[in-house]
Amino acid sequence: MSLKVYNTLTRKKEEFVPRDKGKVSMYVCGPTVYNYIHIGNARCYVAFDVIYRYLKYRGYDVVYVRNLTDVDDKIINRANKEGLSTKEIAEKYIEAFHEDTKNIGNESPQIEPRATEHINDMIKTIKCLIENGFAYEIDGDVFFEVQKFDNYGKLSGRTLEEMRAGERVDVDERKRYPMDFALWKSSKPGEPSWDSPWGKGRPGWHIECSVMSSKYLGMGFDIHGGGHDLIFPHHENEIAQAEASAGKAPFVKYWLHNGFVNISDEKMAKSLGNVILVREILKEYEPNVLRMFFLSTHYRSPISYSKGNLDSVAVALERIENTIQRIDYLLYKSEEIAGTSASEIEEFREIIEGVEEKFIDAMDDDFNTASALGVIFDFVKETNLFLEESQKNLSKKNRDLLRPARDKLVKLTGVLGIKLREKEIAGELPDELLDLAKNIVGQEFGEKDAALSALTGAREKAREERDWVKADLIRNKLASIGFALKDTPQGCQITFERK
RNA sequence: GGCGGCGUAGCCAAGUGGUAAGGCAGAGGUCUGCAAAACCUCCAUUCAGCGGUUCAAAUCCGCUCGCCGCCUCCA
Repeated sequence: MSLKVYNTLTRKKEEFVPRDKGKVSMYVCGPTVYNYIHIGNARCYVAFDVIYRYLKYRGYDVVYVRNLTDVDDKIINRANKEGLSTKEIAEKYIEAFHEDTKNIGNESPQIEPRATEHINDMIKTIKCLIENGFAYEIDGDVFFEVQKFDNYGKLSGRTLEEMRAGERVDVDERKRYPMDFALWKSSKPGEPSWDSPWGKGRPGWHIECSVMSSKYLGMGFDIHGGGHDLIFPHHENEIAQAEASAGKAPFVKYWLHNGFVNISDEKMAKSLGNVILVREILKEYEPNVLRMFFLSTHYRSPISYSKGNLDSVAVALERIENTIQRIDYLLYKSEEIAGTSASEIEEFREIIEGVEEKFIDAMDDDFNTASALGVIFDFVKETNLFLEESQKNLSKKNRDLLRPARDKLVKLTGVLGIKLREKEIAGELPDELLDLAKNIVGQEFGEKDAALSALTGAREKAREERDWVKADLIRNKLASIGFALKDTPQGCQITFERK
């Protein structure tokens, strides 16, 4: 059993063998910070967050690098529009980016290099490319000469002739070949610029990623990821720059690309103006819902955004949380009685022991989170069946299995970055409990726990006496301060959510 | 025009040679003073269509239809 990943470079699933045994180096193309991120961006960051988490779970020591593009035409435009400096724009949207990615439950990469802090490294690489005959300067601009690089097109699977066939843009007449791309751009007055051997200017977009990734991870690092649209020209150009300047290959072992988020069967893109911002979605849905929505489809396939799809995911997520909650409640509340038959105990024990292997099988197959979620839901179903049985016959043996079943669920969802809500009573209870208990039970309580017990006790008593008015009053009052009471065969189940 | 991908139930979706995972919705049931849940069971003889290869095809091959992406900044 081994991890297989789909490599865009070879168009095949390959066994994952890292450069250094036990260690993984990965680089993901981060945002150009000129706006808030949308859920298309978020899908990419969630996909690679899960890959990062899973690699760690599989025992690898992972170094995760994700860049911040903080110099670019779009940032300059935005700065003019908002009346801020480019630096201020970058800072503003870097902060927003960090907020958003944290809010959707992503871990931070270990290293987040910024383009503007690596200008000298880029200049050095560009100089090297000129010396090696892969680049040329014209009037303060430097271009990469694609015809000099034999393998140009190997990632996107097309030849130079094929690329030219569909030319849709006006080509800079000064370039030796239409596909040549900018390594260094001379700056206009008022634009951010740095001194260079070619005069004042700034780096082209592609050079930062090859320079910063190989600086922190070295040549031949393991995983380079990003959105599907970056295959050409961005990643194609990165390969050309890196391999031409280093004089060796490969630049990257495995190229991974995620599919797009579509809206009404059309891709979501800033250029199309149909974007939905992460911060907008999070006003309506909890982060887990967005995350599970992404994970319900394989990361390479396109995914269709709609509220209906998010809603059905939200219900599915509750299914897992309910199971956790039922286990907690049963373990917390119920006395042990009789016992479930030995065969059922044994059967469930085997299910618990086998679930993680199934989960790994799914995830090892190119991070198939959709399949992995299927494994988790199967397990939820089996656990629910065992819970039904345990509610009738809770023995020590049942208890001893419910705890690991719960742990397994939390662990496996955790690998996917889903943090299950703890809805059991926990933390600080509201002060209103004391007043409420005083009014209804007619007694002063020093402890809020005691006040809550008294209230629920009073309600139980009222129910026994068939005093429905009083019982409902207590339930409604408690509901108004955040407690949800559900009557179950085992008694009244209480959950509390702070308002 | 070139290159690549996709089409599985009402919806979302996994499955790339061995006889259709999972979720949502729907139907039935259990529980229940009420309420709100929750849980269980059922739900595709069939994988866009047509042909072919094979003992065996959603999976491989060919053709047809439909949709999408990349070739320009984009995750």
